[in-house]
Amino acid sequence: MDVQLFHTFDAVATHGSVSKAAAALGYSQPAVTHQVQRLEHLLRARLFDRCAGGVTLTSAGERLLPLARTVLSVLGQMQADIEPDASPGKAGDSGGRRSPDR
Amino acid sequence: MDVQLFHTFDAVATHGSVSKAAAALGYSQPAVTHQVQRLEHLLRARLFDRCAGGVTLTSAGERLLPLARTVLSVLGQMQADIEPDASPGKAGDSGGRRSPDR
DNA sequence: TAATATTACGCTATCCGTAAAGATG
DNA sequence: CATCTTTACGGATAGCGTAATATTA
Repeated sequence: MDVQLFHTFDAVATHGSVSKAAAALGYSQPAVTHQVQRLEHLLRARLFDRCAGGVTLTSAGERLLPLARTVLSVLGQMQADIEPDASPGKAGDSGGRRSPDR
Repeated sequence: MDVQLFHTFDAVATHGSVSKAAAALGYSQPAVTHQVQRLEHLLRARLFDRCAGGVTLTSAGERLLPLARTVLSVLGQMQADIEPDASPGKAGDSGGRRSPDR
């Protein structure tokens, strides 16, 4: 289970639309659809009701949302707690090059 | 970033050994080594000190461990909160409109 | 020497993007 | 009819396992 699924789920829930979330995340619409389907399959629960003009959270989706955001929050805290040790001022590697942690 | 990396990190930290963790998780030793390296690269921090007879947590690893376990805990809670809706097998639907199984 | 961790290499599976189809107001 | 979501398909990337190498008590 990739954490990106939670990012995508959060974006879709926030925007109420797959296409808007895709644009915001920099993914194509089908990629977002697949990620949502993948998460739904992993949790064995339908998270959105598909409507023509967008999507709406199901009750399971509404229960999931705060938990997903908690996970994302802890992940951000993780980066903050680790980084001080990661760069102790030594001339280690890249001087400014930062690869996306995905 | 797959959450499996946190499971593996937790197992290696708990067992103090890559091979023990691999056996416990059902992975090969190289797979666990790669997962740890991947996590270290993603966080840009060394998490273990490699010794001949095993591995020991660095200070960064010690700081990461509780956060990783928090993530895993929330993930478990997630399953518990979702499952009641996934297969309720009940009749009295409380207002929720459920589209017919496609 | 024995046990442990790491690196090399090939294969499989997963995932994304483009293109086409279905559904709804 | 216009917009949005979903499915199909092809290519690229990532991850695991087996095998081989290095290091240390």
